[in-house]
Amino acid sequence: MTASAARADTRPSPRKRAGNGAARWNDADEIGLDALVGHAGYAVRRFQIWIFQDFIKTLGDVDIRPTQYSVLTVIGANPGLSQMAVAKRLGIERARLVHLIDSLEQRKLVKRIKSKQDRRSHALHLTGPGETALAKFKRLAIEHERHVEEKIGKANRERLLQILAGFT
Amino acid sequence: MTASAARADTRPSPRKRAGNGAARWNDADEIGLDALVGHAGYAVRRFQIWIFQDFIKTLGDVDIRPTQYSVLTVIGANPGLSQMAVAKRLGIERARLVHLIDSLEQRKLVKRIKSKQDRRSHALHLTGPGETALAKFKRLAIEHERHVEEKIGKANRERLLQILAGFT
DNA sequence: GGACAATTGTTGTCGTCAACAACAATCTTC
DNA sequence: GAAGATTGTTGTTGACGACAACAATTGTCC
Repeated sequence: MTASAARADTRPSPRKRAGNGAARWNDADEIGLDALVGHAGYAVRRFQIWIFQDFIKTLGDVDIRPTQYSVLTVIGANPGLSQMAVAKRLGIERARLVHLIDSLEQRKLVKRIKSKQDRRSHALHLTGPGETALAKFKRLAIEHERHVEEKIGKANRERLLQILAGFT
Repeated sequence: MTASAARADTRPSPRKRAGNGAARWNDADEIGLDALVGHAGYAVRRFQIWIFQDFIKTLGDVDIRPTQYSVLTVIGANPGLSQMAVAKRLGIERARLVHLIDSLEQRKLVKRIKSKQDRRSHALHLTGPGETALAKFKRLAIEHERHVEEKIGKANRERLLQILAGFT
């Protein structure tokens, strides 16, 4: 009859309210998720939101967001990369990367150097201040990673990284 | 060699390029991520993008996105909920939920019923077609979940759900 | 050597999504 | 009954992914 019966999924009927229009149980905790538990995507989405919010908060004083951090670390580890190469490596659209680099360049953390080999492309480098700033960002990022450990446990975090290693 | 190794920050110098402007190694695979591996947030973000894209593709014929699916399942399992309750349960802003319900209501999958108890709120219910449609969506969602299994392995998926159970 | 295709950076648009702020209608509380 | 909180709604902002188009440049093919 109900949709839940169709799939024979979770639990014995969603305990219908007597009056049909009634919405008396506003206790947000007792609301069943039905088929939603057991969906990896839902859990991953919620976790990703939590982890990004913690990252943004932990790096709030230096005003660096996760995507900016990823761009800086890649450039820091591989100086001279083109925008195209960075975009491909991080799975970012090159159109989007333009604005990201613009922002980081305005903050004097990154500089574009016109390549001699290929005059279409720009070689990306950290500035002097950019390198010292990145070092600080990394310390804060490690602090953030400790928060993750506290949230899901050290062993679980290790296992998680292992499971998802193929996506990096 | 584990992620903990990332703790030893910037240090061993990122093998600087000789010519400064040079961007010769456009081979996107050989670009190191440095501190990025070992960051749970990065792996989770990439995985979440992959999993959502597969969900959207798998449920492409019925034109249902992950957020819509989550709203439908919660309403289906808990008929009569208010928008506020659904928003709280799913971690969606109530402002955003308005448009989601608008869309689902236009598609005749959900209906708002003015509550007698609290005339501010609307009790949310699936329509008849909505229930049969949701049953189909769930079958497709299970197919999507099989794709996840094929991607990371059955055991890993189970472990993942277990690790992130606290976020549902 | 020259026409044609591909690549790089850039600009622009569109749609999704989270985060706020403000508002009218309605409930709750004192 | 007045003051404050809650619910649904509208609107704005900004980050983000997906596309499309374009100029400049490079690569390819005949």
